[in-house]
Amino acid sequence: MPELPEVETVARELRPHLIGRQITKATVYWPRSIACPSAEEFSKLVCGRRILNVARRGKYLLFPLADGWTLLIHLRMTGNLHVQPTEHPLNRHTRVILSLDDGYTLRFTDQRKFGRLWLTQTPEAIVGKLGPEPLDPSFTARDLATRLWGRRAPIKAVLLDQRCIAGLGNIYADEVLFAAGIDPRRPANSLTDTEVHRLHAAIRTILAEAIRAKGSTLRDYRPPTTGSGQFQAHLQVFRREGKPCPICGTPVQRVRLAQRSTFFCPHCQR
DNA sequence: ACCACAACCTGGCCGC
DNA sequence: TGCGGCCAGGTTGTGG
Repeated sequence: MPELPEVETVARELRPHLIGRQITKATVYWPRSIACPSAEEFSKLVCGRRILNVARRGKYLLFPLADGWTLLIHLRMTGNLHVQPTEHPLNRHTRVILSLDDGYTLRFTDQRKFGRLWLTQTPEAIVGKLGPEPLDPSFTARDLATRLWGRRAPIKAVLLDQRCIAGLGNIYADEVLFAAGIDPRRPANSLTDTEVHRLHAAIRTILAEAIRAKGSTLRDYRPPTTGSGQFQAHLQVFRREGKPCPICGTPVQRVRLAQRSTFFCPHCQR
């Protein structure tokens, strides 16, 4: 599922269930879901520690634990997290279960097994490479301009680069470029000042609206608990090839860019 | 610094 | 019904 709005939604929904809980047991069904340390070390180290907070940075979830440890989770394409009672039946794609001290469990499911968990004392080593949080007030249009400067790659490819800005993925990159009226194939360094300002505004507006709608729900695979997002109803171009542009009626076009399907209006996006 | 491509995985869908 | 090919909201590593 997850780009910034979806990960933010997961964090918000998990927070009240997890803050203050102690982890009593870890069960790893797919050891490679644990990126670091080994699955055995992970289980040993995570047990007995209390969850102090639930936070998000880019598309990462951060769970600061007692004693300076942090649990980090990246959902990648199909990862999901649910809080369920201990006796709740196992989902077929369950990869890791953390038992809590209140009779509930935090379950990580992941059909495609791309998602990863880390247990670390230095989370900055992982999330420190990320670009700025687009919704942070300190992220300005000037900041964006600096980051685009000197980059000749297509603007869409640069928006997907997490070191440039953290949190945009394929859906929201397309939607943001549509809202800003910018052709996704344009070299990033060819954007005018006005366009960078429009892009900056679009990034913030679209992400904020998507969070308000609790993100987008696109594929049918989506276990319950996490209330389904509603932003898919607001998508203007993403996966709408051939359908009329909501502004001018021109059929939405699809191209391959940075190895990803890219949707845009050839008339409104110049 | 950039691009293309493969790899990591599972499963749905489409056409034959 | 079966099979091959293509697609999927992400990231990393390789080689050119």
